[in-house]
Amino acid sequence: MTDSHKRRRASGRVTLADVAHAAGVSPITVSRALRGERAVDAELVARVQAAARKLHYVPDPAARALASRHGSHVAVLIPMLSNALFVDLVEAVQRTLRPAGYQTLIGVTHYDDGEEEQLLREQLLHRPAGLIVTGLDQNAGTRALMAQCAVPCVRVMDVSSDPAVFSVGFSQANAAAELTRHLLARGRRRIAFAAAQLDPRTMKRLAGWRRELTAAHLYEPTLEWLNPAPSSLALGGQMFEQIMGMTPAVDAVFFCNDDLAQGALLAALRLRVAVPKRVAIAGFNDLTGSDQMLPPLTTVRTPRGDIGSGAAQMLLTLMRGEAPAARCVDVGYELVVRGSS
Amino acid sequence: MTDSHKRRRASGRVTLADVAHAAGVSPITVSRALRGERAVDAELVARVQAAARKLHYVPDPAARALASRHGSHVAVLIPMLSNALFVDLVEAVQRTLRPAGYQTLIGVTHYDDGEEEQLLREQLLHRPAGLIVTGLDQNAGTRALMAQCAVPCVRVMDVSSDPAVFSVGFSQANAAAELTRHLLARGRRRIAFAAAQLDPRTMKRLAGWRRELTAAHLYEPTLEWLNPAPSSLALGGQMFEQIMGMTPAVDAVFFCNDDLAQGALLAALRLRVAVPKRVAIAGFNDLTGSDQMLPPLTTVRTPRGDIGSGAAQMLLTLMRGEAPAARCVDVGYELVVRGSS
DNA sequence: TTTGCATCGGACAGCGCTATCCTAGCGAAT
DNA sequence: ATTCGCTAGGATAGCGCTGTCCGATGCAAA
Repeated sequence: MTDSHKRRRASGRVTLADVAHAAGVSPITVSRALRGERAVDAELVARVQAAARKLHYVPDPAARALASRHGSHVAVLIPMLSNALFVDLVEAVQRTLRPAGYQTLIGVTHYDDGEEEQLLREQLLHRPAGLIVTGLDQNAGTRALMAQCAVPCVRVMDVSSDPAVFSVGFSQANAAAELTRHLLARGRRRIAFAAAQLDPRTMKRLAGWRRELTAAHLYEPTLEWLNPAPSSLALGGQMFEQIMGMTPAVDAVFFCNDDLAQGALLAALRLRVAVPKRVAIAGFNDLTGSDQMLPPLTTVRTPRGDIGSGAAQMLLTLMRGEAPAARCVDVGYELVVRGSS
Repeated sequence: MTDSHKRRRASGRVTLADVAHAAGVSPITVSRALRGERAVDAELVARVQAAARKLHYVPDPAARALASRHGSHVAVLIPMLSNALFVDLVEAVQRTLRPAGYQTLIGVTHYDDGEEEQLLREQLLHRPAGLIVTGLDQNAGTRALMAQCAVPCVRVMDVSSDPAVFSVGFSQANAAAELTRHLLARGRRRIAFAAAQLDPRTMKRLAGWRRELTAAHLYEPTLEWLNPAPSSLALGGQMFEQIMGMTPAVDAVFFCNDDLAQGALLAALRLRVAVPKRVAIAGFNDLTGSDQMLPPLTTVRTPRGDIGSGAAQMLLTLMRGEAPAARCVDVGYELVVRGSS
């Protein structure tokens, strides 16, 4: 029994050295052949790969991370897992990254700048191979960390014109503006904007709505309903009730997220407010169930699956050390008109 | 400038050796002092900790993993991230594990035995310090992996009497039985059971319902509506419509998950079926929005937050090499009676 | 006093891999 | 023929930490 075989039996793990022994080459050649690093003779590569397959060799991520000074995982920072939006995003990222041999580590910031910074700091200790971060508006500390660490980073859910950042998303403001124009086209004149959470993307939607109403000379500060509490069905119902008590009455409410809008639709049923006759209701994101509401909810479908896989793809390119085709990918959005408007 | 200082500047990282130098002890003593491993003189510990804090020393997870042969992360296997149930679970796990210095790696099995096994195999390569796995019913390969790997493992969402497994959860069958008894107590006699996905926990709920109906001599195979498709609001609506077409008519439907039940309530509104007058509707899990429905949904509140933190706590104990207070923690459940029944 | 034994710090040798430098071999340019 | 450059494999030296053995010390038991 050879030395390498003894080692293998002892540790219960097939190492590079075992494969090297089997293929009759040096360990470093195995490493290079398996990673496709540098030029290795095609015949040798084949021999090494055959040996690796036969021995069921799998590289040890920890050793690799220690030697190469970066791990084989990607850290994804999202605000909240309880928002279905981000679940879809993460799922798509994972589906793209896993076949490429990368683990996905999810960090939840709870919409908190400070927690985001802390989380990023912790993640960077683990030397991730790449980073996917939600949004463009991080605090100074977070931005500094991202700049220093030299880890490829893709921002998602928004598009940036900054040539220094990679982004995959769509224009939150334009999407909100398009929905607002739809409501205007339906003859609505007093269109309220109701938002919760008030994260940067919500504020951009607010800006889009404001832009259109101002252009139509219909803007009025009292039409803005901003609530910093977390978004939920129950809150949507409450806000709807408040808004309907307003004089003069609004004839449409644009909720910044579908869960609020769904809550509003349920509240409208409870309060016997006719939708869309008396008031139109619109949401944002086209979450699960919006098409099942009574009436079905008009909303903007945001392609977070495409965003997730697009960002992962771009990150894979960056992690290979190549330049992506574009620094900023706009995946667009789709106005979905249903019964509620 | 000392050698260690030069090293520090060069690598951009504070190492154990730097701290050892600063504290005037050997690296191994620093390692032991910081981990609380073996006995180290209290005065030395204090000196080491002070030095570590001053230099902002943070251990390198990769090096630690390589040397100790297990990582500082815990793998969590769940069936689906788009089910809010598991999001709550994962959040709670993360909240407990992060302060203890453990990363949480989420693996999504998509309710697929084979994918679960594959995922576990991949995760074990990364030598996790612990494992949290959903459910008790894994395939043979998965069970073999868990047995071989010698990594502490806690099962969640169900309780096991097997002395060889650690579990935190509640009795799915008993919970379903209690809800069924509630419907019986309300005078319902033809209580249908409607389920999707048909995962093991759903089948246990089915068993609980069946037990109660059989005991009341009201069981009938035609009352079972089992659909292997993924659970969703839309599917709940469809199933409700089908069930209502049945003769003789049912007077209650117990949906195995709240999303189905919510879809059914919306369908009932559409179809103008009076709930609970004509038919009672009940769900399971008390998901977001169930209290907002029209009428609000009767359901069983399942304490997945407690399950997550309980499992994480138990796992922390196991990872310390200690024995937990109990091998099986039953966190119970709570019948929530609302307007729909 | 001697022996035994527990306590606590340190030296040493890796964990499994990769970055870096080195060398042999070859063809092309001088 | 000599020099240069280029290719492709290997030797070497760690990456930063911890398991394992060893030895020094102190205190109780013989």
